[in-house]
Amino acid sequence: MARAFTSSTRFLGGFALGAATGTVTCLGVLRLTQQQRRRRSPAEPPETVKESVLQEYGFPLTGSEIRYYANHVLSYNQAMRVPRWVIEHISQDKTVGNASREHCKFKPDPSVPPMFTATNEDYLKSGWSRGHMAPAGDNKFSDRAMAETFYLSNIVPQNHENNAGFWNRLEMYCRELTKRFQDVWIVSGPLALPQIGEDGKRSVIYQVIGKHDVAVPSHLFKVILARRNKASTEPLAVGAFVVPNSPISFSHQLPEFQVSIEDLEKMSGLVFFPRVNKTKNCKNICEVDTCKLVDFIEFTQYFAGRKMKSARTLHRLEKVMAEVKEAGIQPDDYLLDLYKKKKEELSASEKKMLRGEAGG
DNA sequence: CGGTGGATCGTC
DNA sequence: GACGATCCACCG
Repeated sequence: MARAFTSSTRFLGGFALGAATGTVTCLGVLRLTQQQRRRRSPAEPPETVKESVLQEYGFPLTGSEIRYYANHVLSYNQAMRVPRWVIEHISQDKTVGNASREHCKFKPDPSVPPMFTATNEDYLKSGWSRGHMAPAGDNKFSDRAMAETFYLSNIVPQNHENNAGFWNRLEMYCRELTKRFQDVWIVSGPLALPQIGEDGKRSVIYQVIGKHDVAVPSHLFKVILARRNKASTEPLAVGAFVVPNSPISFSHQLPEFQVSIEDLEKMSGLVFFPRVNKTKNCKNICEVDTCKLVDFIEFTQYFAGRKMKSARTLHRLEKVMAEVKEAGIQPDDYLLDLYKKKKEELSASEKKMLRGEAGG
């Protein structure tokens, strides 16, 4: 017990010296304690732990190895049936193209062992939606890349209003960054953070859903790293954000959810972009860029436009327009023009239908 | 963009 | 009659 305590305090001490040298320090400590043990108990066999009988039948497997997909990479948490982290790289060309969600389906990741995978049934009628970590919309350039984001290894149980609202707007901001930065790297993932109970004690408690006990995160994180261009000597722009897994209204601004990378690393147990010197070669993304999400008017108008484009009936078209006005928003010229053109188109096709001709 | 759920139809 | 896949309508 005493030795274990010594060892662990030495480890923590070494870790505190800095993440960049953590691995080296850790190995140094290990070597030291083994030498100490040999000196103290010469009767013990001289093999290292690794060479000993302990490893004869193998060490436990975690399944947390790195998994590669067309445009994202992740580490999976077999106990929680959600990813630990998902990393992606986006650029302007990746966010445009014809790949569509329409023919995509959520499904278990074929590379995850069935006993550790989540299924659609776990999410259905659970009260939680299936939230992408690497978003589908970042992969318009490739059917395969988009389809792979629908593997449940890239999905966490997410509050639906959060997913469609604030988180969606955060993803849109990330795509918007590719207009001003050539390369953007994004790490996303779930967090189960301690909460203060009625007795004042801090505990990590999380709901599990479905027969596979998929863990519902209390928060989600996103780390953004943006590079102006490959040749630039400008510091990299970085930002880390922790967002509660619950509805977040338009009155909240993105910087309210910013945390230091170091704090997020402590919360998550992850070290982000380990090959970047975050203290020297980086600037806060909210100082270099806007960190401004689209507001209510932009958001409502943008999606009303998309709905109008996909409207199949006059009734639907009118309803979309009515919703915009009901929200107190004056439709801009683009939306009015879209409405007018769509109305003509649908009027014509509905008249045809009445005459018994084929629609179209 | 981000999602959900119901109706329908073929299959075993 | 239970199921899975597909299409369609809908919501924020």
